[in-house]
Order: sequence, then structure tokens, then C-alpha cells
Amino acid sequence: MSINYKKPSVMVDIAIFTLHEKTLKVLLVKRGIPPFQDHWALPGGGVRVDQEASIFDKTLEDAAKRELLEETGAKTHYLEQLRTYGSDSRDPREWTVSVAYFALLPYAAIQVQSGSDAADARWWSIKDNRVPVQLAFDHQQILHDAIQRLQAKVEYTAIAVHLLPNAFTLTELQRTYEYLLEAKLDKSSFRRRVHNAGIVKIIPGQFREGSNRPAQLYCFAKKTQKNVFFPRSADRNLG
Amino acid sequence: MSINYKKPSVMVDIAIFTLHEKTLKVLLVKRGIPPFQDHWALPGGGVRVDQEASIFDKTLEDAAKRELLEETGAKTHYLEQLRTYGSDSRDPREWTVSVAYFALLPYAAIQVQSGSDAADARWWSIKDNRVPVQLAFDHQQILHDAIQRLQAKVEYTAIAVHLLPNAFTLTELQRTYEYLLEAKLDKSSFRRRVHNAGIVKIIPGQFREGSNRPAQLYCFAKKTQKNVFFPRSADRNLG
DNA sequence: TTGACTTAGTGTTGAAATTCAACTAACATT
DNA sequence: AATGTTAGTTGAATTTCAACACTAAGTCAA
Repeated sequence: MSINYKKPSVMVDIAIFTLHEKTLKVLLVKRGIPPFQDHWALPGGGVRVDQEASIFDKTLEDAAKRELLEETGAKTHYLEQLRTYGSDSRDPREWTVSVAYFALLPYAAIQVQSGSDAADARWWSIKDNRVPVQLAFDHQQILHDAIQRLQAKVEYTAIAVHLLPNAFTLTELQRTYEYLLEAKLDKSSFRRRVHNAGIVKIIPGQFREGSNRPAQLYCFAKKTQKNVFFPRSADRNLG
Repeated sequence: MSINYKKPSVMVDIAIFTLHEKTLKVLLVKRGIPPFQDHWALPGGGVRVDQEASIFDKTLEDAAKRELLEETGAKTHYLEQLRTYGSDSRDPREWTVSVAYFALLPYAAIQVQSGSDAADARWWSIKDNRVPVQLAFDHQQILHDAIQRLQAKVEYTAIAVHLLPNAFTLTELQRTYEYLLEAKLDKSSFRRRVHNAGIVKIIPGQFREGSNRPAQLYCFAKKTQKNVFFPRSADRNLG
């Protein structure tokens, strides 16, 4: 068995997304040490598998959650495994495996913090499926895949609710979808699909007030409804 | 960096699917050595990262292709990364990471071979999203996830063509979808969708002959068409 | 108090997609 | 030439859905 073989290093990297000022943003950290010193990179680090050590991850997901907490100070809202990258060339030092995750958080929930290895950390706006800076390792590729996955899932799941605070109006939810899909959606179609899919629940008696008609507040309905939601008009407008 | 830390072992496991006798089947091997000796398991093994050794994998996918070839003698028809499993408890010996793949092959293309570690290898029919035998490690979980992914993709992609030989009739393609989805599909709807999606090409002048009207043979059109295909009637019938 | 303004939320309708079932086509067999 | 079987098409009935117009409920300014 492979137990006696040479082993690759195993990392966890996370693409942490939020929505702010009508734009999708991703959290990047500036590397403080080589390789790729001073390059921006996805937050991440080695999986800690030494039971005696002060930090110990029982699972890969635990490692991802730990990184997420270290970087944002936020408890996990949405965390999904993206895919795993492994080769002899992605890190100049050695054969490495990176298990990539992506996370969604409401902007308000986050307090950006610099981790130990990171000289700096900040949000970067995503334009044309990329970020306007060169990234370390194959992180440009990982980020690209993460954005693709996010956009694909936006089209047929309720995933976008995780970018909003606990209580939100249907108009806010629609705007979120519109920013992510870069398309305008029809109001009544949107509401019909949201209701049919059963992805939200009315919060009885709670409204968003303003200088106009108050809007009903909703929260995410946890039912693991699958495959129900699909803003079809986005197809055409994106073309 | 994690370079100095203790490392987990990294494996690649593959769920190899085919369709035979109207049933989805998966290839399992009987383990010849502990742990889980004599249990059935997904084919797999350690990623070889030692550049000096006789076997060396440049990438994770290379490792998966190598396992696939060792086990089936077939060149890769369809291979996709599923997800990665890693924890301190999935292998009784140590912290392990398994990068799981799933592969689709036409039944005729495969010559099952026993790999070095495997005492035996054979196809198992899938009933109710599982196989009627206890599997080693967390392979029951991996297999379950693989079946879920396969069934989900059948509904909106042309993935099922990879279970058929190079040339096939539209009726054969429809039967394939019906067996996978466990639902009856309408002939005219099915053909309309297949044509609109552009997932197949006529092979001019080639027909499947029999004691009835000959059927046009088609082949897979490689265009990476995305998200085009969706046998909607499966929704209802599956409930 | 009233009317202008703004955003929330609902109905209505025509067009497109889908189902269902009947139909024609092309072979072999007898 | 009649029969059986599977290939492949057609069109009417039905359902779904995007587009757009509409109503509802508040604030604000005069």
C-alpha cells in the first residue's frame, strides 16, 4: 500500500465570495513568504494531521472551516467543496495537492483579518470572471473554476440566499441574482419561481420600511429542495 | 509552510460505470490485503509522486487514468473528478485523503483485469442507488455520491452517450436514458431535444439492420455544448 | 387632504414548449 | 401480398412561461 510511498503535501484553499456594491468580490491574501512572495493568493494552508499538535483537523472540511474562521472571523454560512488540484508542477517546491472550497458570506458578517502567513488581506472585485491581478500558484485557475461553479449553481439553485443577511425582501433577492447573472430578470417570473421552489419563507409581521410601500421580509427555508429554481430569462440576455 | 508538517496519504479511487443488460453496473475489486481484506472496494491506489520511481504520476488525473487502465485495459472514454474525501477516521491506519473520480465506459470496450492488489474484480449491479454488499472504507459513501452525480448529470447533459459504443441509434440512446433515469421518455420529445442540443451527428449511409426498418446510426458530436439537454418528463415519472 | 412619487406585489395574455397519440416508412418473414 | 416489428414524423390539445400592464401601500410636499 501507499503508506510507505513518498507523499505529496496537502493544502486547503478557499475562494470566499461576497456581494458588495452590486459586485461579486473575492477575498485574497498577500503572501508574506516565498514562493510567490508578495503575490496575491486564495486563503489557505496545510491540512493539520498530527494528532499531537496544537492544531489538528479531523476532516478536510474542518480544515477549510478553520481557514475560513481565521481569515474572516465568521462562522460558516455556506461552504462547498469545489475540486482538487494536484500535480508536480503547481508548486515549484514539490508535488502538492490542493483541495479547493468555495464559501459564500453576507458582506455584513465579515471582519477581514490577516492570518499569520498573510501580510495583507482584502476584497477584490470580480470582472469578466477574473480579478485584475496575477495570483500565486494555479490560483487564477482555481478562482476561475469557482466563479464558473457559482454562476452555474445560481442558475438552478437557491444558492444566492447565502449572500444575503438572514432577513431579506424578494426584491433584494432578485437584485442579488441580477448582479450575479449580469442580467435583468422579470419580476413576476422571478417571484413565481421562488415561490414554486419553496426556497424562502415569509417572516410573519416583519417588513422592510422606507419611504414607500413596506416590503415583506423573508428568510431562507432550509428544506433541502433540489434543482427547483431556474431564472430562465438569464439564458437569453446573457447570450 | 506545511512542507515540514506531517502529511496524510493521498489515494485515487474510481467508480467505473457501465450499462449492461438494462442495468447500471459498477466495477469493484476484492481486497487481497488488510485493512478490509476480502471486502469489496472501488479500484484505486496511492498517487505516485516519487520522480525516481518506476511509476510516476505527473497529475492527479494521470493517476486516475493509470488506475483505470490497469483495471479495465480500456483507454479513457469519460473521466470526471467527483470529490475528495479526507479524515483521520476513514482508514484505520492513518489520516488519508482520497480523490474520487468517476468513469463511464461502453460495456464492450472493457476487459476486466485484476490489478496487483486485487484478488478479484467484477461488475456489480446497482439497485436503489447502492450495491448489495458491504464496501471497504467509506466507499459506500463515495459510490453513493458518484451515482447521485451521474443521475443528476444525465438530466441536463449528454453524458449518457459515453455508455454507448461509437455508433448508436437514437432508440438505443433513448433506452440508455430510460434505464438510467428509471422513467419512460416520449419518443418525439426525446428526439427533438437531442437534435436541438446538437449532441449527436448522423453517420451518413450507415444503418443498424434487423428484421425491420433499418435505423440511422449516429455518433457523438464533440462540440462542448453545455446545459442543453433535459428530458423533462423524467421529473414527473420519478416523483 | 390631496395628489405626486416610489417601490411592492399581482393578473393577463400570447407565444413557445411539451405531451399524446396517431400516422407513415422500411425492412423481414411467411 | 399480408403481417409483424421497429424507425421516424406529424399535428392537435395542453401546459408553461416571459412580457407587460396593472393594482396596492406607503412617504412626502403643498
